[in-house]
Amino acid sequence: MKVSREQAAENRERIVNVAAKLFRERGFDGIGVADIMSGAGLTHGGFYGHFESKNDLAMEACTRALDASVQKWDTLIETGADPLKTITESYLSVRHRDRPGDGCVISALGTDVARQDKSVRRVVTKGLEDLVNRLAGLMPGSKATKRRKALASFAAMVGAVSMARAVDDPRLSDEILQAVSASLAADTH
Amino acid sequence: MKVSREQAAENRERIVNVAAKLFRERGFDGIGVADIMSGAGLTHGGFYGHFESKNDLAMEACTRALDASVQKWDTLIETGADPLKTITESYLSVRHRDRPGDGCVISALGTDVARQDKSVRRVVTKGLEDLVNRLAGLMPGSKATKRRKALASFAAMVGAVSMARAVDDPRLSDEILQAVSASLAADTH
DNA sequence: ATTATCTATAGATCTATAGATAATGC
DNA sequence: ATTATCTATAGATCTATAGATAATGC
Repeated sequence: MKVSREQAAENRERIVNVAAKLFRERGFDGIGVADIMSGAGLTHGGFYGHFESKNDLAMEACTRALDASVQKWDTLIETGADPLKTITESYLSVRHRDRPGDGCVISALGTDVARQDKSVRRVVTKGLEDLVNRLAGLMPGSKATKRRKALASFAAMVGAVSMARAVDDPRLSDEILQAVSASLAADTH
Repeated sequence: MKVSREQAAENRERIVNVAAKLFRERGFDGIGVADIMSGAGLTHGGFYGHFESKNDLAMEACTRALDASVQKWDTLIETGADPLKTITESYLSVRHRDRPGDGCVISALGTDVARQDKSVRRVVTKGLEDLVNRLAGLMPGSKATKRRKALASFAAMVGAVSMARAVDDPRLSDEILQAVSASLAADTH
């Protein structure tokens, strides 16, 4: 039953990745430890050899997912001709809306995070700051203006994707994404 | 043990009101039928005489909370000199952020709604349309512009309140509300 | 010998139901 | 007689733990 240290470390990585996806898809309370472990190809009893608690895993999973978002934005910033437009269009895309498990934690778990333990809220705050800082670097104006525009744009993006996922009407869902996309383009150019 | 029909109807109302508050405060999965009934001063066994399921109650509770938001906006529209400013400042207030149980369903349960049954998503979509229509009526421009600005502004408001509740840093939380408030004021005047 | 994982289970929840109780409303 | 509410519980699920197992790593 035992595996090598290297294999155990890989297993741990896989648990975090599976959790990061399933939490975003189903919410913190919508998925249990047993199903996460099963998703990683392990039995649930082994979970507590890797993590102290489900909350600990939630922290790690959010950290990993947010780091991935920051890294994605950094890649988009380096490669794109109009990085701000590239980021907002990627964030407000139908693809992002339809794949919450691979997307931004803030728009997938925003209202759930507010009810989580302080430890989870802390790592999410850190990730949010990182993303906003990337956005601010792309905004025009003074330092204060950059910051303000970045916060306002990110709020609109997060609200748009959350709402686009919540509504039952596909036409309205598309319309929300497009309205915010147009609004941000007008505001920052 | 039995009460009058009138009293039973009052009890039902109270269950919906308590649920509307507790769902917004703790999420759909964060509060059980027993605690909702206890909050209404009843035992949990009586619940199924009033509702078919917890999901049914979630529908009614969301409908009631969203109707209250629409009514509040209508009152603000009638009384204020600058209704658009009045609504956005009320929505983006510290008071609204700190009292999710009495506030807007979309910013309290946005990401949770996406994972609920179709019936709940339907009533939330209806409430969202009602609110957006009120906002659109206050926007400048053509009909299409009004609609687009209303959707974009509401997305920013929802994202701002959700994020302001999620973050762990009070200064950042205040800053988010103020940044979106300033952005909306600049955009619509 | 150590330890990563497994099986099995404790103990606490949660939704929903069954049947008893007692006050209403005919 | 009807019915709103209560007590009690079934059945499912969830987090966490205990102890067994078997492969690694000294």
